[in-house]
This record gives sequence, C-alpha cells and structure tokens, in this order.
Amino acid sequence: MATQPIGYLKLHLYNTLSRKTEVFRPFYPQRVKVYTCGPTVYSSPHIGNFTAYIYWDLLIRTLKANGYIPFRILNLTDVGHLTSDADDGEDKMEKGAKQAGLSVWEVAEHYTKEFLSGYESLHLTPPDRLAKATGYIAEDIKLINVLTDKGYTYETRDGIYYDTSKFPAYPDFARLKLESLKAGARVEFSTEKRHASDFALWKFIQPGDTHAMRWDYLDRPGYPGWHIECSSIIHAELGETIDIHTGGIDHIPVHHTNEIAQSEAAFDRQLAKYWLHCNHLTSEGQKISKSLGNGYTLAELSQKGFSPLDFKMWVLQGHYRSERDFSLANLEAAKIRRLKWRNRLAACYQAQLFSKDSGVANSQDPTTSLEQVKYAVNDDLNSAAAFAIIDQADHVSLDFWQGIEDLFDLDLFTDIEAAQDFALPILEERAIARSEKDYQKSDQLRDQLAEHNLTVLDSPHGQIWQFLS
RNA sequence: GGCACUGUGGCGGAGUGGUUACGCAGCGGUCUGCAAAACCGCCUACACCGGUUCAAUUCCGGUCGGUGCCUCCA
Repeated sequence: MATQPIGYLKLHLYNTLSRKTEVFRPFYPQRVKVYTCGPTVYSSPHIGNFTAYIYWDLLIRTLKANGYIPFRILNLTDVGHLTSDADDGEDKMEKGAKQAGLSVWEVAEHYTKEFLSGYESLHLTPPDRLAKATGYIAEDIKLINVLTDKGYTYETRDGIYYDTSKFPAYPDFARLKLESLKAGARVEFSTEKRHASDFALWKFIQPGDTHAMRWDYLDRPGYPGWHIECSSIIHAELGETIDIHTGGIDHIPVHHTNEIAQSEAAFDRQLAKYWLHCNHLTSEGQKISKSLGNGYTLAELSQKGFSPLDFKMWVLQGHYRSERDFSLANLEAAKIRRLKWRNRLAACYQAQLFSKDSGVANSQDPTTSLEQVKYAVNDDLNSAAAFAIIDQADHVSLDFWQGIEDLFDLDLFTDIEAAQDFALPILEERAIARSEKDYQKSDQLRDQLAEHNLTVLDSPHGQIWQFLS
C-alpha cells in the first residue's frame, strides 16, 4: 500500500450516515458546501476543542487538493442554552458572565476573540463565513413557524417543543433505541414533554427570570433552543441541502439527530450527504470537557515551550476517528519531528540556492512523493500515513515542501530566509577559519549561531545551518 | 442499564489474510579538528481463548480490559 503506484485515488470519506467509507461525490461537480459545528463561546477553548478544527481544516485542504472549491460555514454559538433540560438548569453563557463579572454579550465577544486567535495561530483556513447564532434569530423563528405549520411542534409553559414522534426517521441517524434511551435517562424531564427525546425549539423566559439574551416571539420574551441555530444557519447560508456536515462524535445522538429532524421535516430534503465526526481527545488519560475545566489551552502549551504548530503536528500524527490521548511527552515527540522537517526543508533550501544540481542524492521524483502523500490523505484523511511517506521521501524539492504546506500548513517555512541571511556570513567566515585550522574561532562562530537558535553541520557537500529548536 | 467504539513493540501511531509502516526514545557504528538534533544499522509488536483458512495481528465467535455517548461539550 505504501509503495502503491500513483494512480489517482478518489477521495474517500467515512460517512456516519452509512457507517461506511464511501467515494466522495458532491452534488455539483466542483463546488462543495460544508458546514462545521463550531464552539460555544463561553470559556477559553482548550486543545480538545481545537483538535476538531485541525481535522476539518485538513478536510478543506484535501478537497482543494482534489480540485474542489469548498464553501464552508463555521458557526459560533454565542447564545446561551440551559445546561440541562430541567427547569432549574443554569444557562452556561449567563454562568460564564456571572463568574467573569461581565455581560453575556461581553463574554461571547471575549471568547470569540480568543477562539479566533487560537484558530489563526494554528494556521487553519478561515471559513468562508463565520456565522454567529445571535445573527440568525429571525431565521430561527421562521423555521420554527414552518415546523409548527407542518404540525411538528407543540407548546408547553416553558417553550415550543419538537415532537420527535412525528418524525419517524428520528432514531435512524444515531441508531437510537428510544425505549432504552428513556429507561436510562438520568435527567428530570420537563413534565409537559410528550416524549423523552422531544427537544426545545424555543424557550420562554418566565417572569422574574433575569436571562439577559432575549428576543420576542409569540408576544413573549424568549430565546432559541439548543439545536435550531445550525438548521437555520445552514438553510440561510447554504440552502436546503449540503454536501458535508462535520462535528464532534458527541454530536451524533442529540445535536445532529435533532438537526436532521428539524431541517428534513421542514424542507423535505436530505440535510447533508456526508456526515463526518471526529473522535474526542483525552488528556493524560482523562476526559477533557469544558465542564470539568481540565484541558490545556494553547497559551498554556506555549508557556511550556510548544508552538501551536507543534500541537497541530501532534494532532495530525493520528487519525481523526481514533481516540487520542494527549500528553506532554507525546507533544515533545511531535515537536521534535516537526523540527526535523523544518531542518530538512532548511537543508533543501540551501541546496537549491547553492548547488548547480539542486537534486543532491535525489533518487525519487518529488512530484511522486507528493502524489503519494495526497493518495494517503484521500484515504479518509489519513494524515498519519501521509506523514510516514513524508518521513521517507527522498528528495530536495522546495516544491514538495510547498505542497506539504498546502495540505497541512505546519508553518515549516517560517524564519528560513532570516536564518539564511544571518547564517550566511558566519558560515563563510567559519569556512575560512577552518581552512586555516583556526578551530577556536570556528567554535566561537558556532556559538554565535547558537545564540540565534542555529547550529551548523559539516556535510560532504559543505556547511549546512540547522535550527536548534 | 442501553448504544457505539476500541485493545499494535519503551512511548506514540498507521496498516494488512502471507512479504511486519512511520515518529519519538534507546543501542551500535560512520563521518568530523571537535561536534552535531547529520548519515548507516539494530531493537520487530499486534490482549487472551477458540474457530475458519494452505496461511490470521488482519476474518468469525467468546473472554477479559479500556474509552465515549445516553446531560452542555469538538
């Protein structure tokens, strides 16, 4: 498999809908509509949250590598939802605000910025549109009205609910067994709910409730339910049906199941053709969750000397559907691997600049290596297999590395030119010192490089500078 | 309790019915004025018990273990 002849392998993706790996065939030949379920912006995003966006970025880049033109929406949940179905559940946005002494709007603003800055530091392709839930309240209401007109809803004292029994396909997506779901449920359900799986489309704010985010609907103040925003954003921005819908594995039984129920009941069209779900991370053997507050942030990793790109390297070393356990020791290994790639690239850069025959020991066509990498990624985004090919690739082409950057963007080219400019005169001086056997000076010059995070290797082809970290 | 996933060498981590990726660490060596995170080589695993098969880590069944979801989360 690894040395497979480079035929064109069509993009294959594992589709949760069928629980099978399928050849990807979008609705239209080129344009691919993608929707990614984004974060709830009420606390600092941790590494587990970002893992998902790293994988979905790989999806977007892989689509592009296959000649597709993806159009992607990423939503931000900036409206509070109750923490539980119970009437006394605390709204997590409101809770976050209370803890920080800010308004809910300020909380959303603050953590949105934090999320986006982390997103950027990971070199993730920006979505074509960032959709904030609070920007689509009118669409939410429109959609609820459609569902009401079609007889899918009922009203209780605390809100408008979706009657899941009216949508027979409800359990299909997650392969739910509704009876056992009911039996195992640990939550106190709203007593007015008709079925355990029914969910709120809209919540009414009760007199005396201080809920800050509120909109008028049915002549009363209220706010949208947990799942409606994704359905209405998709409808507003992408239409009734899309090619790919992505999210975390946790979304399958509730959020995506409900999304399908809402959208497909309203529009009588399949919501998405392909559903991709990434697995969750554990951190040092423990589940990471916002509620437990036990995940590292990118800033914390940075304090420990790891770039966000080192973390990205670690993430892409594994497969998006695998359970991964994060540890600093493993992050260290990924950091070193990335450093080695940067140094290979640096050596390649120097060879191309100074060697007439830029193909030093070049026994393999770099284009072939790159095709092999794409081949691996086309197999359900197998970045781990792709990385093995990169490690083995025998080449010195900058084009190859550019191709790798297009696919993964690990910021491998960073500082190359500056390092070159700094190292060049020192290396020249050192060459002279060495030819005069002035080793003391030669070592001094090496120390000088070290102060700028560089070192030098004496190869048969001459001196090569390398990054130290 | 229900559902799903999963068990690969010191640590990670792909993959495959037969030739046993890859990374990190370790070990040995080479090159070098000394070095080197440079080069070469080594360490060769698939939880356990059955079954199918000419052949299973790979398929099937069972056992034991791990994880996730069923409650907001990527």
